[in-house]
Amino acid sequence: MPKTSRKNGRQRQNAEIRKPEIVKSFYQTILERGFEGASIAKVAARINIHPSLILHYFGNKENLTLELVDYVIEEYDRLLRSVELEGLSPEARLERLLEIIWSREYYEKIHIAGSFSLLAVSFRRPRIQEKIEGLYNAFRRFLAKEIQKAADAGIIEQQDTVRTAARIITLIEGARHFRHLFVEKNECEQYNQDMKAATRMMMQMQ
Amino acid sequence: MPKTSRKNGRQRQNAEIRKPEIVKSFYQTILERGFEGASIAKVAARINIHPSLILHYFGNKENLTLELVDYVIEEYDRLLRSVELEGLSPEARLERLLEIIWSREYYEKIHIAGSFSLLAVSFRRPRIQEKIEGLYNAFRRFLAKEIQKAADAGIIEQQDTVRTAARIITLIEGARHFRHLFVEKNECEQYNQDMKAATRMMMQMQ
DNA sequence: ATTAACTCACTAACCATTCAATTAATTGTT
DNA sequence: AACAATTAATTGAATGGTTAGTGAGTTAAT
Repeated sequence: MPKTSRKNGRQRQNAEIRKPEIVKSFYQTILERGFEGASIAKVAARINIHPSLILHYFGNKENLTLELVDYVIEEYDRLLRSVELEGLSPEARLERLLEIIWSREYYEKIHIAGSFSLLAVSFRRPRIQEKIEGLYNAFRRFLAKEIQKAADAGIIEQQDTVRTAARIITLIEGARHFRHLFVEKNECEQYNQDMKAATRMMMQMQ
Repeated sequence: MPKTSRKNGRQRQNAEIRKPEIVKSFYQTILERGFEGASIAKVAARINIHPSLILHYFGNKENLTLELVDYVIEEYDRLLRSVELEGLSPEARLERLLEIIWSREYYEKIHIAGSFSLLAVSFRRPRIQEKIEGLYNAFRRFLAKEIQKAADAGIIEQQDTVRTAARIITLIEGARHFRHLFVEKNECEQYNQDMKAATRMMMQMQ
């Protein structure tokens, strides 16, 4: 007989562990069934807890949704911060940035279906839209900073870095769309190279 | 007293009128409440009919969804066919194409939130994904044909037109995403001009 | 009289949310 | 080290509303 008698064989967790677990389950459920198809009951069943536990922690579904948006944004933020560019020459630094942005690993990180669901929701919920806008702004600032560095080093021409960053993000977001619908596995490397070349060209524009 | 006594003040329609009306109501309801949030009851209420009438015509919700996808695709197709380029010089023809693609009217035609919803759904439904792929393929062929015409006329270099078309569609789709989240109304014209310039540049690549 | 459009009443499953009960871990006291 | 008190995690049962779908009945047009 075990020291702790439990009903379902799972340990009792504290909020610090359980809350993120619920948020991640919500995300996974959205991937599988869509946003409005992700009910509290399904999110709970996925991690073998009682639906009431979710409401105990989050109060209602709206709060759970807002915490999910935060989670997705943090994941993306972590991804941006993990880009290691320090200590490289300006040329190598720019090259490395392009390599990362157009790598398979990068675009797979934030799953596209989940993004679509959240974007579709954001049209109806100003608070969510604001959060997503903040995410894109951070990305734009990050890119603009790198472009400025390359321009200062004379690798590319001086330009309106914010506008250039906006163009590049447009391409990146478009690629997330398009690649999944369109690009066969054997064409993927070719497509990524095309995108990289297009990005380079955009940096020379103005 | 009216000749036709009716309960709800609406005339009796035939299937030819009623079915598209239902599909359009479904689309509008998705815009407002998301895909899984668009129930048969809400779609019916929106046009003041009984929910059973929808099931009478479509049998079940899956069929209604498939007919919606067809409707969206037809709308997009109509949009492409409405592009009037005949009788123009090769230079003017290319210029006009760019103008249309990056016009406000064009990108507003197929509402983005509905597209997101459908794309998110397509990840979970192969039949819908196939239909959307068909739509993009038609667009790609259309663009490739125009690029070939311009190359034949010597306006742009000879190139792999299908790859170029893919790059341009990537940019267009990315712009649909990005513009809505990002571009303030006063920046919109500037952004569109940037996009047009980027498209032109992509046509010169190889 | 026939056909098609349309409504009504119903079902069983699912929805978010409520509040009270239970169970396990932690803390304080001896 | 033992025990009680407190706190937090978790479940259970019930709420009223919504869901897709069925099948039978009604109404209007031809």
